[in-house]
Amino acid sequence: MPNDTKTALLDSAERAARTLGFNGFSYSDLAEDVGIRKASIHHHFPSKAALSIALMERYYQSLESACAKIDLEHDTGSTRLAALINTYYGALDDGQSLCLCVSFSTSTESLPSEVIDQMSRFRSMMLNWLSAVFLLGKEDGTIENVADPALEASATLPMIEGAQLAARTEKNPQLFDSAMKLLLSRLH
Amino acid sequence: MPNDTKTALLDSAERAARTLGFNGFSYSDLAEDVGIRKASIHHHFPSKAALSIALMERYYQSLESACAKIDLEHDTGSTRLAALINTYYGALDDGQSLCLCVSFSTSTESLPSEVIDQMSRFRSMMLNWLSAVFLLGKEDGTIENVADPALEASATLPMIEGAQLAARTEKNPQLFDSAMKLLLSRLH
DNA sequence: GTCTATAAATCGATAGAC
DNA sequence: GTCTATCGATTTATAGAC
Repeated sequence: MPNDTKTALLDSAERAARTLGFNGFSYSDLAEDVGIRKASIHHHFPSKAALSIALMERYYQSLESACAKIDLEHDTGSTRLAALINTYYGALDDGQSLCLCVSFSTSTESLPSEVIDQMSRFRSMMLNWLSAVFLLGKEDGTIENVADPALEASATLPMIEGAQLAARTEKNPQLFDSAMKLLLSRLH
Repeated sequence: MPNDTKTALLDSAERAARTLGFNGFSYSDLAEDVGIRKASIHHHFPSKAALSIALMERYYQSLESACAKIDLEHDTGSTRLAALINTYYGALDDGQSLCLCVSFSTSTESLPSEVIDQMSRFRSMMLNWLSAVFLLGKEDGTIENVADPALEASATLPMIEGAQLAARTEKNPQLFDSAMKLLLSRLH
């Protein structure tokens, strides 16, 4: 690791962004958390816009890896879908945190257009992955009542994201569980 | 009555909050929009926290009325559900705006706890209304495949909210439509 | 009720020493 | 790479005249 400080800044910023939103933390907060002075942050990330791009880039790759890992560890449609839902449940962190994409969605006006594009690509990737999972579940019979896998994906991703947002608002992960119950009841 | 300054401030603040988020507008912006000086706003709303409470209070009543109006104008489960989806589609304003509750969900850290409680009550009201609609649709046969109305409601509200958020992020109302397609295909 | 004027704090960002 | 010091802009909020 040639630059440990940079990684520490990304970690701190991601944690802050996912719990408080992109406008909910400052360079001052990061500095205190990481243990350097705030002016020093500009050496690693010249602007907060540059930091947001780096955060989203890393997050994209992280979720892409997570989906690939799910594919390796599970070989049915239902178990893969359940694993993804579990990933989002974990990201909730007991009702305090959001997926970075959902969190950034709430501050679009403060983000550079490049990040908006990154978020669009992120959601496309997730939709493609979900479509493949629903298709597999339809073919292997582990997901009930799948007519159109792409339509299922288009409905499922916003539901997961919306449920996460609602659960975080009330700091109650139970809200996420209730929202997932109907979908989970279709898995075998 | 529409020339009332307090109402004009609420209108301006609601528009700004739903497009830019609660932290996306300032008293300075409101002042310019309404045509008074920013210090004068404090006479109507002593703090931004007080303004947020008034906004959410008005929004709760507005949606409660909208649901009651839907009940009056439509008498089947499917037409009532379609009318609510249409209401949220309209609130999207071509991909630029959000339901106030979703918008506020994205700035929870900046809001007084009273507003968090108001949002909780708002979502409870919507869940109750949706449950009743799914129950009616199950009984009158206009919504396909309803096993548990409360579970359907718990999944549907976050889906609508999440779809609105995604569509606003990419400024593309088509994303909202795609997310609703599966649910709409169950209506008769 | 609205105004001018200003306080007090915080923000992202820059310059330049070491 | 990190530091001190500071800038300029913006924020919510207050005091007091009219």
